Amino acid sequence: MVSLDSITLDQLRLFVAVAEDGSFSATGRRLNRAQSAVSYGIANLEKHLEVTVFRRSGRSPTLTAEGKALLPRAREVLAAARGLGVAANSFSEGLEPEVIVAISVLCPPGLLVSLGRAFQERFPTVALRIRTEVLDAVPRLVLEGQADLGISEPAGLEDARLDSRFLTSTDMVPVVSADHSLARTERPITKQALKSAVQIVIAQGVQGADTATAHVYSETTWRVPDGATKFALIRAGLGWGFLPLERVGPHLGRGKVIQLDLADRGPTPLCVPLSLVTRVDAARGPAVRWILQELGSLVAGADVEEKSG
Amino acid sequence: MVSLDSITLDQLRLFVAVAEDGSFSATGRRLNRAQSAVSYGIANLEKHLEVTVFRRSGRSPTLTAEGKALLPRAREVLAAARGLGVAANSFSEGLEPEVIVAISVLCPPGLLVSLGRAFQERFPTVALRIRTEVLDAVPRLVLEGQADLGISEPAGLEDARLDSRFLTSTDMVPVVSADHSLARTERPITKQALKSAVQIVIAQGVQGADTATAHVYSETTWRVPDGATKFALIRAGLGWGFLPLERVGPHLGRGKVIQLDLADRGPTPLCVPLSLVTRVDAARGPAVRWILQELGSLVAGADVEEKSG
DNA sequence: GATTTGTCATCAGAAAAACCGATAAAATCT
DNA sequence: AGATTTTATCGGTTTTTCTGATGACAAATC
Repeated sequence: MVSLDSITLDQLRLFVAVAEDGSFSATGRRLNRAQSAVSYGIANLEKHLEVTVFRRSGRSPTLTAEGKALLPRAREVLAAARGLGVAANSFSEGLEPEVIVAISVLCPPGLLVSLGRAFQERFPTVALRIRTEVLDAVPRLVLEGQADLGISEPAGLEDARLDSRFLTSTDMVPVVSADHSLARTERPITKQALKSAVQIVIAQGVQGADTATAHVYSETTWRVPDGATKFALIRAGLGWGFLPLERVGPHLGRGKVIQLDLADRGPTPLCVPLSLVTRVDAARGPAVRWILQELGSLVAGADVEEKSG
Repeated sequence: MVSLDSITLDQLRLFVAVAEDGSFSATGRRLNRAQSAVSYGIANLEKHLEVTVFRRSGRSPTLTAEGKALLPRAREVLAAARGLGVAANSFSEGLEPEVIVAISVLCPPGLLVSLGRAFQERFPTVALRIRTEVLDAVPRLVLEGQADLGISEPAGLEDARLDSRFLTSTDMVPVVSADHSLARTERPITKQALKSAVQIVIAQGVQGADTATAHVYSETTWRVPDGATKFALIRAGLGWGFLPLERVGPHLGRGKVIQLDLADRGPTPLCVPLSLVTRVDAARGPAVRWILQELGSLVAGADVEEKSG
C-alpha cells in the first residue's frame, strides 16, 4: 500500500522540477542543492509512491508512463499549495480573511453587484459576507463588531462611537396589487383607510417583536424576512407596503402593481437616505478601506451618470 | 514573505485534524503521536505561514478567522495529494497509466462510445488513447507495441505473434451524392464506369503512398485522413467511396446521398469483419484485460438487442 | 575505438528536523 | 477550592535530510 502520509510537498516540487529540467544535476544546481539530495528526494518519492517515475537508463532521466500520468497530479497538488501560500501571505500582511457588510434592506441591489464584482477581482482570497438587516439593526451590528461596515438607514446612527457619512438614497413607494381593494378606493388614500388593510413589513428577529419598525400605518401587519417575499405577497394582492422604486419601477407600468397616493403625508415617494457607517475605533484592514473608498466613487459615478443621462 | 517551500503535507494534515478534533491532545491520541508533536507541528505551520490559525486562549483551541479561511485550502491540497496517492497506488498494483487502442476507421463509433463510457467509470485514472488507422496499420501498431490492442480489418492479421478473434462486422456501402454524374448513369454500374470517376479513400501516412489501400476501383483517388472528411467530400459531390452503413444509413433515405449498385462484384453491401487483435506475448494489465472482456460482452449485448428487436 | 565529459547512485558523516516524555502554567469542570 | 484537562516548552533521543566524495555508466568527442 502506498504510504501517502510520508510524501512531501518538497518531493513533489523536486519531481516536477526534474521533469522540467530533464536532469537531476541541473535541478540541483537550479535549486541550490547537491545532486545527491535531488537523487535522494526522488528516490524517496518513488519509494513511498511505490512507482518508478523516472527511467534512469541513458544519460538523462526520462519520465516513465506512470511518471507522465502522475506529473499533472503533482502539479495540481503544488498549485493548491501555492494557493494556500498566497492566501496565507496576504493574511500575514494584514489583509482580512473575511469582511462582513451589513446593509439595509433598502439598499439598491445594483450597488451591491458593482461592488461585489470589483471586490472579487481585487481581493480574490477575501470572503465577503453580506447581511441584510432592517432599520437600526445595521448600526447595531457595526457597533457590536459583528460587521465591519454598514449601509444604513438614518435610524440608530446617533451613537458617538459610530462614524457615518451620506452615501446615496433610495425612493420608497407605497404599492399594492391592482387586484387589491385599496387599488379601487378613491385617491388620495387616508390613514383611516390604511388602518384596516394588511401592511407587509420586513422584520427580522425570531419573534418579530424585537425588531423595530417604521412607517407602519396599518393595524394588521404581516412580517416577512426579506424584500423578495414582501414583493411576492404584495404582488399576490395580500397587502400593501413600501418597496424601493428601483425594484418596483419596471412593474408599475404594467398594471399588475400600482402606486398608492397617500394623504396626510409628506412627499411621495418617500426618500430614505443611506449612510456608510463604521466604528470610529475599529481597526480597518485593506479590504475594508478599499470598500469604503470604492463605494464612494461608485456612488459618485452613478450620480454623474444620472446627471448626464 | 511566507516560505511556502517549507510547509509540509503532514502539517496540513495536522491542521485539518486539529480543526476537526478541536484539541491538540485529541489529535495526538488519534494519530498516535505525542501532544507535543502536534503542538510542534502546528507551531511550525504557523511560523512558515506567518499566520496564527488557532486561538489558544481557553481550554480548547479555536480557529481564527484566518484559520477558517485557510482550512478549505488546506483540505484542497490534501485532496489533490490523495488523488495523486490513489493514482500511484493503482499504478503500483500493475494498472496501466495509459492504454492505447488502435481501431480501424471502419469501426462503428457507437461501440467506442459505450466502451469509453464504461472505461472511464471503471478506470478513472487511466488515460485512454484511441488511434484510428487504416487496413493493416492497426495490426502493425499492435505488433510494434505502439498499441495495447487493436480493432482491425482482416488485412495484416496473419502474423503468428498476433492473437485475433472475431468481434463484429460493419457493412460498407458504396455511395455518391445525388448530384454526382454516377448517380445518373444506368444501374448496375460497371467497373469501366467507375474507372473514370474520382474515388475518395481514407489513407494516412505523410505521402499517402506508404499506406496500403483496398477496394480501389477508380483510376483517380483522393486520399483523406479520416471518415468525416471523406463523408463531407462525398456529400459535396466530389467523388464516390465506401462508407460504413451505420454512418450513411440515416442519410440514404433523404435523397441527398444514394447507394451505388455495383456490377462485377459480390454481395452489396460489402461486409467487413472486425477482429480484436493483441500481441500474444504482451503483458496485459488489468485495464487491457477489462477492455478485452468488455468488448466481447458489449458486442454480444448488441447482437442480442438486434435479434430481439 | 579510446577518451572525455556529464550524469546518476551510493556511501559516510554532518546537520537539521521531528519526536517523545516530563513539566509547568492556564483554563475549565466539579 | 481542588481536580482535571489542555497547551507550551525544554532536554535528550531518534529520524530524516543534506553535503561532498566516489564509482559506474552512457553519450559525445577525438
